[in-house]
Amino acid sequence: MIAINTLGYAILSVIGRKPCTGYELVNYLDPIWPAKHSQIYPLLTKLEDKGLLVHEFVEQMGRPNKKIFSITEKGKEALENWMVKTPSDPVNRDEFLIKVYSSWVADEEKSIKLIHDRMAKLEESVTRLSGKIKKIEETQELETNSKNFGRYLLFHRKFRLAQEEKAWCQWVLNLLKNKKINIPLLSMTFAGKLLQYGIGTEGRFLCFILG
Amino acid sequence: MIAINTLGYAILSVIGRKPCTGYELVNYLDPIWPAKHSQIYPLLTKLEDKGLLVHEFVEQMGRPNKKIFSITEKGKEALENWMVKTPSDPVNRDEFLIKVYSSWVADEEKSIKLIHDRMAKLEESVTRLSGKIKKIEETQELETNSKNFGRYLLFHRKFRLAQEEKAWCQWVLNLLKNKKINIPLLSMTFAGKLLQYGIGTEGRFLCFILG
DNA sequence: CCCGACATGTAAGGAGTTACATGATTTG
DNA sequence: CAAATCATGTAACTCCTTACATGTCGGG
Repeated sequence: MIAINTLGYAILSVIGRKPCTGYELVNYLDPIWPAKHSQIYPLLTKLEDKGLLVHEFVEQMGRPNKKIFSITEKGKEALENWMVKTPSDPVNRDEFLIKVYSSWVADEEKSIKLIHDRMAKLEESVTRLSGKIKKIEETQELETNSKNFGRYLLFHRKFRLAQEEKAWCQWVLNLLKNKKINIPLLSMTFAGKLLQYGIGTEGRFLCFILG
Repeated sequence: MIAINTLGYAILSVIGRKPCTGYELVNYLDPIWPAKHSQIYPLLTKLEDKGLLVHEFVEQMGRPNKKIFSITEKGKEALENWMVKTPSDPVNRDEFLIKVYSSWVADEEKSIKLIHDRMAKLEESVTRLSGKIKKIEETQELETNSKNFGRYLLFHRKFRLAQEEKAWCQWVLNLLKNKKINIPLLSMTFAGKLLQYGIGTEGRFLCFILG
């Protein structure tokens, strides 16, 4: 009995929520454990061999045939057993961080562009996420034990973290442009706008409206 | 001329900031691109072969001899050229996310524990980071072009994101315990405390003091 | 007419982890 | 007396990405 890996559990979790094809898994896995199809297909076979999944073959016309995978009782048990173990530490790999760290090699203008571009991307993802959240809130049942609940929580999490990183970006831009809050007192988000209050370098009380 | 990978640039960046040994790199790389020594040592050799690094051999008594690596002009140029290219998208792999997503398999009690444990870890890292930030602010030169600046920015970023995730955890716990803010209006951090304001399920205005 | 969506797979290679190997010194 | 710190390296493995392979349909 060889142990299954994290991606395997991610697959069990997604399929357990709702049966789907390997093709669909690529998208569904994205918010929790991104993977390419070349990694997914062989693993599906392996999970089925272990009796954690089963598939139904669906012949289609005009488009390729497909396999719809569902979780088995055994699969559910495996997931449940894994679920209660302490998760291993997260690994975040982000080239952006290295580039921020490397700001000493480039001139200020380039650092500003780096942060600016990041902010633009975050802005995009904030918009996309708030749309998704609204959609879930409007159309789906959201009891704490529903199958949509976990998904909903994760979108919220991503949204909040993106907002917060945006605020950080703005803080960095202010530092780089020397409009500096020296003693930060209060940072808050109100109606989608980010606000920062504090005492500036020159001693005056400052407020930045961000985002 | 074979391209060097992201870890390679991370190494150049760290060594460029301050010459160091492979052993020290393991710790210094951690905030930007974590790697094990088994990956670092061979890459250092490769980077030196390419003329991007040089090392000075230091014989020691009572402890193993060491190699202190420094960046070369060529290395600095390589880093600078890479620095201005758009960074690739971040990859976050976090088992915790799969477990949150899987909350439908376990009972509520287990979900609460999952979030609780995460919060405790975040609390720890918030404390650790605020200590580090204070230390940098007290002892180091922090001009925007100094070599400490990027490092300082990243600690701030991590601190803010940890704080925000903590607040999210608290929001989830409130949902799970049915003390629910239905319409979130305002979330802010003040003097290290996290505050959430909004309209509760029962229509009353609520304020949660978190952290 | 090209591109993206749908749909499944394999092969090769690069990136990252775990384990093997060695050994003195300090700290609890 | 055990564990952590310092210090460097290799070998074997798993994980992940990129590329190869195939084919239909619909939209711009």
